[in-house]
Amino acid sequence: MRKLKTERQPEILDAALAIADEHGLDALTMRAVAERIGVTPMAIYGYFRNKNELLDGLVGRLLTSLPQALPGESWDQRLGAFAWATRRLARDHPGVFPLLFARPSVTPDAVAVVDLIYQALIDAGVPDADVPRIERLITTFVLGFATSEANGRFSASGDGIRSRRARGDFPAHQRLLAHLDSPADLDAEFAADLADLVRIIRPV
Amino acid sequence: MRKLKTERQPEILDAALAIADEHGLDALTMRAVAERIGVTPMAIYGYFRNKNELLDGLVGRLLTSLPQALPGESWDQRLGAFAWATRRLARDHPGVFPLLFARPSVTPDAVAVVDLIYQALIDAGVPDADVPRIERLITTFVLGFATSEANGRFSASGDGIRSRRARGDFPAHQRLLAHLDSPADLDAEFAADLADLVRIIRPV
DNA sequence: CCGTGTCAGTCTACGCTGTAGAGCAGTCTA
DNA sequence: TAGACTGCTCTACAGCGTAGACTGACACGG
Repeated sequence: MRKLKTERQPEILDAALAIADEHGLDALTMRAVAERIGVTPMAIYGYFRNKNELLDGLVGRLLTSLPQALPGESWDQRLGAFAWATRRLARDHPGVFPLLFARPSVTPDAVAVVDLIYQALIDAGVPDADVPRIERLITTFVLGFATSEANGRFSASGDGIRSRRARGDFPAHQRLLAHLDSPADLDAEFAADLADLVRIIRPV
Repeated sequence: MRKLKTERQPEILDAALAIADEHGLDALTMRAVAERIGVTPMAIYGYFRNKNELLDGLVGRLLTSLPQALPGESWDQRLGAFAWATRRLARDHPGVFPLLFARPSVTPDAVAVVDLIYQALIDAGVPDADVPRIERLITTFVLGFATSEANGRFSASGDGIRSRRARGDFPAHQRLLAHLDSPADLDAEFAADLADLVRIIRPV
């Protein structure tokens, strides 16, 4: 089988995504996917060359579910829409989302997303030569924030420290004790971060 | 064996890190680590409860190798030192580095790094209430940038597009063609990004 | 009507993984 | 000298991704 079949690819990806959402990335095995769609494991290899390519397909699927640009919107509205949609994606699929960081994809879907951001930056008046860098800066932050949230990097960290006896060694923590509860309102934090980033863009 | 032995832990982590650096994260198996230090695989379980905890130990090891603050430096020097050291870490250990995103750690080492950044932000005049958020913003970006680099998310993406016939569908790419070579000088880009971020901090 | 080709899916098996559980030689202490 | 403890080994198992051979259903040309 040189060429791959495509008809049931979406069905397979649906099953894979559901498994990862329900039981975590570790539970995403070829056998589990196969069982879910009612075939034997080897049947999947007619649609994806191996598990890695199935995972690639999965990130492609995530990317397509990002919104297209609506023509009437201003550049900062479009940028915001991308950012919030990305973050929602991470919350909906915390198991799979971190793969976006690991598997750079150059599928048309991925390029379309980048193009959307390029256009927003151009409309914002960013000089052409700076646009690709600023795009990388923004997507890196947005992806990083969403991934951190999905992986619990934010929620777990602050809590322990105040109870820890060793906090004498950490003077800045000591001083900031009042502000150290793990951030209850990540929505507000994300919004504030985006506002700060937009301030980078505006006057460039 | 309830309590874990500690004496050979560093030796084991050294071996694990070397394997990951030389042959990638996939090659980092208990058997490979064991063989490298000349024991059987099960001997490792006297030092780490399981592979996951060994990986946790590995990220702890990365964190300790970050530089401590030098007293004489200004806040932006300290911030820059952290950022560049983090990025160097990712370049030196591209296989392991992404684990920093996946495994939030609250070891004293991790807290020490955060404390260093807190202190720099305080010295920069950031209001106490904003310090934790800005710290998360900065580390998220720095970690994200370094991870992207380690995973090749930056280098692979730009190249194909100009040769792709479909670029008509991507007007912004079309317009930016001249600036779309995959960024040759990531050093300069990282420096520019840091400068932009510092501009967020300064007037807050 | 009969071969024959194509194709989707199955079956079996292999090497590799993490790790549980039992055992074993050497050293320290009573 | 007996016994406990310690650091390690040995064996074994279930589960993983996947190669290779196979099967049964359908379509089609003679």
